[in-house]
Amino acid sequence: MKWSQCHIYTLKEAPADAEIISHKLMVRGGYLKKLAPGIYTYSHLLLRSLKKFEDIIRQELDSRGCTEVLMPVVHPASLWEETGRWNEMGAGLLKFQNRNQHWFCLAATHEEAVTDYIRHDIKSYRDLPRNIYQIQTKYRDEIRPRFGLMRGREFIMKDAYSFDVDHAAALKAYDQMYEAYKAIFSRLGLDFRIVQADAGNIGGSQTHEFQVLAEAGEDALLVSTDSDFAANVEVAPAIDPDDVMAAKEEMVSLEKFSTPGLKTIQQLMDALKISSNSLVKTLFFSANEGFDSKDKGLKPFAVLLRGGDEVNPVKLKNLLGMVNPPLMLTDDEVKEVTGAWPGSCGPVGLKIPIYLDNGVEKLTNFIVGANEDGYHLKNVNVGRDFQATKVADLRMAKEGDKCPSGKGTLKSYRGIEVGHVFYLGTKYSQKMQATYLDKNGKAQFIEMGCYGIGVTRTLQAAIEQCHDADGIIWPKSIAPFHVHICVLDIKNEKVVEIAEKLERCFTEMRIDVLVDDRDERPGVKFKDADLLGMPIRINIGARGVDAGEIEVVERSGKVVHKVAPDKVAETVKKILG
RNA sequence: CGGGGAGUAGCGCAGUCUGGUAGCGCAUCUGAUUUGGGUUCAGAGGGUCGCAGGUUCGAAUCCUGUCUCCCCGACCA
Repeated sequence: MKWSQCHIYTLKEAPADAEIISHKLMVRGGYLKKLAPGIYTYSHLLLRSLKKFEDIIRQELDSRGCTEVLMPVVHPASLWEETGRWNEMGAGLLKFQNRNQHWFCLAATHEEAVTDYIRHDIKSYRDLPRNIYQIQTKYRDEIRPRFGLMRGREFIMKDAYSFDVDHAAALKAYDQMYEAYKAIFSRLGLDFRIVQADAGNIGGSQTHEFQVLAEAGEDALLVSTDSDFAANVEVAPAIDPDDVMAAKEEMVSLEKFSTPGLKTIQQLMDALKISSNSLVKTLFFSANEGFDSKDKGLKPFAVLLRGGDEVNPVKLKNLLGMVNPPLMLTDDEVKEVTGAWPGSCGPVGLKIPIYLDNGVEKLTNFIVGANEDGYHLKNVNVGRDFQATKVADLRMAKEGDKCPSGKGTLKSYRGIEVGHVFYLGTKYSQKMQATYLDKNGKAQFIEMGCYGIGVTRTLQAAIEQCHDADGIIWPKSIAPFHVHICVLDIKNEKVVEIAEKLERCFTEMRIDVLVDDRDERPGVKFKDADLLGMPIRINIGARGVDAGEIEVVERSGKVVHKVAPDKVAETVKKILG
């Protein structure tokens, strides 16, 4: 394809609203254009990458017996009311009314739609298993879209849903998709990790995330140095390194002391010359969403952590069996519950449930707020001075913690979540009455799993991982074009003739080729070629043609091969593998 | 929703404090020049300064209101 027909416009400067490198490069290369926050037009170049990625997905899924369909983007409210998610999903679901004042939403996901689709057809165990997928635009009304395609409101997703007769069969389907995803992301050539994760409000029990490693990633990961263990920090168990284990001391008597103006852990550490492990902080949350201090039905509770630890809201949520993580109380609400402002609060004398992080359990004679402004208590001990409602692992695991496998320690990474596999069980089939008759003629709920790949997000993750100072370096498998021909002397007939011959040759070989046929100086073309990032660049200019050699340049590492015109195709084929 | 920042030409920005005919770079168009890493020169076109009120002889600039965008947080299968 000729550049002049392709509607490609590059920018020297990145737009001011792009923050991370992949977003900047995509905008500079003209791959992406914003229409509204989180809503983008994908240019022809990006569309080519999208299609290639989609084809990789199709190949891997089709070969594993999955079936592609295409479901609606607009769903009636009644469908989502069946599972209760019309309300549960909150504002993330974009809702609107049609001309008859009937409510609809834009599909944020398709568990309901696909379950509705199959429940009318699947009647017998003989109809199972099934695995149905689609590649389609999703809409989620994200509170804050950011970083281009990393977190868009409108984006393309591959979502698959498995239907099986029982738990064992469903786990087999899960494992199969796990392997499929591994194959898909491996074919892209990306550095990724498969991590344990929280199931979130989609429900279900077993789940893994596929994370492309990148500093700009939104997720924090902990990966073992010496075992296969890898987890999203949201669910990683926190196990102290050996040297943190404090020796138990004899309990001594409780004592109140004055700490005027000392509110933060850091201030107390500095003023009292003690370590964070002598301090215990008390955080306050509400188990009710929309906590209102005037509402008598509120259920505030306290969480105790060592001074150096951070609370893990997902662990709290799971401990309490909540749908969403609990909300922190405001300062005013804390004052109302404890009688003191945050910074002077503690567990002694509180009449609300107290959840204790298991790190605190090891401590003796520690310091907490006295629930009286400007005072703290020292020599506080669990059991003697206050009772814990429950002891659990409620803190964030961190780098250096012991690996739960027992081997090695945890190292932290940032990741971009590009894929997610869930075992759902019968959560949706029960609510939507999706059943089949087993061999005994008895109705059973269908076991489900769901599996997503963020298609557009993956492309950006690839760029985030594959670029250099000059621009994008596309993995060969998803590059918009394999070859980028720079015609350096567009007015030289011999040069143009060779370029066109090569273009025809590549087209016959099914190698995608972009020909920069603009009347521009070589420097401009080189800069643009580096920016756009095709794996191979071919320079055809009068100088080379006269010398009987043409430059074939590998984008990655800028390796230059000088070859005779009739050897160019062969060389390219070799490089592409 | 809380905190911060910003709306001036397609893109990147200055001008606003201290009111006085709207500027620069890139891009675009014309003509020369140059021709293997974003040539150089000359010229041209393009903006109701986010929007609405107000103050003033006069507002991009001051006042009031409002909308939008970006960043951090909360949120997020």
